[in-house]
Amino acid sequence: MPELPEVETIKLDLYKLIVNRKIVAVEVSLLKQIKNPLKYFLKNIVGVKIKQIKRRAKNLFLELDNGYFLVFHLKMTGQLIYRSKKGWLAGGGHSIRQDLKKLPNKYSHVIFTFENGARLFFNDMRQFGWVKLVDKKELEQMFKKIGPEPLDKGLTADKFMALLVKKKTAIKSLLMEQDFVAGVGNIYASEACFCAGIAPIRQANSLSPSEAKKLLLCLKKILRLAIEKKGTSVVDYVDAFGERGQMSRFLKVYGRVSQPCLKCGIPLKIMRQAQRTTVFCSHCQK
DNA sequence: CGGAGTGTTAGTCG
DNA sequence: CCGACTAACACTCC
Repeated sequence: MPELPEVETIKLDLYKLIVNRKIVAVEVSLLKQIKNPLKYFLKNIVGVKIKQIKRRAKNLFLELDNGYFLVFHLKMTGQLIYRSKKGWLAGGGHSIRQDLKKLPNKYSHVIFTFENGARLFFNDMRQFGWVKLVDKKELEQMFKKIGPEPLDKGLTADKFMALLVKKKTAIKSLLMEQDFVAGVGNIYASEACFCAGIAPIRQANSLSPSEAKKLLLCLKKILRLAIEKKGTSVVDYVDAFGERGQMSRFLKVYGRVSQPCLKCGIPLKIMRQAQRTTVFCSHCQK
């Protein structure tokens, strides 16, 4: 599930709950989900306080007060769920089946316990996600080749156009490349192309300056809306406050194949691009 | 039951 | 450079 807006939502939800909390215990039940030697991982986390929680692209990371950083990538099905000592929940990630709301469950691979008795569960059904403890240098290294944050004011239409002209790749695939722009995945790349009236297979360098500008504005608008709506819930995702990400109501193409285009009414089409599904309108997107 | 498809991304091959 | 394809994995849907 998580693209930029979903990771941002998790960050905002967790922010007031875990900043200034001290981690007093860590349990790891699936070693491959941590990308460090276990000893090193534990030694530098247990007994340490969380100073900040931040996001870069789809990475969520905790800044610890010993100078290290704990980086999470949720990939397809990762979740970060906070449970207070009294039992209420926060956080989110991939949809939670009713019977898996019990925590820990069979997908709880790493569990952090705080000094106030609350716990943070890193769950991942498909096990593609990971968590890695890094120092500042390694953190910079990890993020060095990631492209600009799409919501950064510094990413202007001129800069976006300058990036586009260097690329012949299909525009929709390009939007999903993390070293081009950060945090955009299949849902929001599809939506941005529809919003801008641009066919997903158009070569990036074939976009006119006005098309590029429109595409960037669309992307920013959609991402901001998605954050406001607390992300997209593809299945019956319920976040842990018992609230649902509302963004799926606002999607115009993703998941709507064969349904009428909301601009012109003809049925939306589907195609495969780079092994990913793209839904689009053959009439409105040129 | 089998096969295709799923929010990601690193990597290979031609 | 670029697109196609695979692999990592568990589960749902048809």
